[in-house]
Amino acid sequence: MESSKLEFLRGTLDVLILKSLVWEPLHGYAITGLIRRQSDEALLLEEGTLYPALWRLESKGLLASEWGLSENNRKAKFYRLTSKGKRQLQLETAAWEAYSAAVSKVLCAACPPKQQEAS
Amino acid sequence: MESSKLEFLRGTLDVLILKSLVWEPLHGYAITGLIRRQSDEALLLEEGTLYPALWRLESKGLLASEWGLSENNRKAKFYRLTSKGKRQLQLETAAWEAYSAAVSKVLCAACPPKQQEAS
DNA sequence: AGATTTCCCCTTGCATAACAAGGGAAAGTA
DNA sequence: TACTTTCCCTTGTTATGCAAGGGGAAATCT
Repeated sequence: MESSKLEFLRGTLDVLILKSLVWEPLHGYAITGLIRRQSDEALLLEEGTLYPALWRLESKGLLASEWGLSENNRKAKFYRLTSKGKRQLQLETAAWEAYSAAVSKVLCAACPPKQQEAS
Repeated sequence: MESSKLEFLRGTLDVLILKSLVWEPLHGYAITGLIRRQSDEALLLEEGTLYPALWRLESKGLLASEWGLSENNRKAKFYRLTSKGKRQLQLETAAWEAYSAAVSKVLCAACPPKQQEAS
């Protein structure tokens, strides 16, 4: 289980988790698997990262949890999006897109600065 | 000077700074202005964020600095990319693109999970 | 039966780093 | 004189991702 050393995760973890729950409630273990698969093995969440984040999101009222049984008949805690969480998902998705576009503008900037002030 | 409340900055600050120096040496104040302009006012670096980052990058050997005079004849510390910094810029740019693509895959995923294992 | 793996939950402590909020100084401008 | 702009920096706070642990129950393998 080699780690990917992606330090970018900060700031995007929450929106990834919220998105993973947009279809149906999932337990923590399933969330990591879904995100891993949907990202083509690029995003590998550590459990020490995931569970505190779930707790955090629940304490903010964005998630709600309930104990149940997994597909394998194991005891598991299922998380679902609250309506507040759905709203937050939309906000954060938009924020990510804006931020990502802004970074791309800077990283793809080709010409020298030539700071010309239109007056 | 309303702040933009973009919490995503974590992890991308370094590559943004490195990129801003790819054309010519700049002093700190000019770096914030360049990034702000190139991102269409989306990325507003706080000075308390910038200067520690510059120090950090210099201590890693990615930047080198030299005192000089700004366009306005003020004393200013100019930073330039070292060759190690140029290499790091390429690595981090590629890492950003990979990470950004991975996040987009997850956030844009449209279909329910339907985890079908090809065996 | 015993051993191993997989599935699932969680906690503690650490390090990093972005930010708020300060302080300072020199040059221009009104 | 007072104010703004340009430039530099530091300290303290807070958030959070991660490494590194621990635990337990069910399935599978030998």
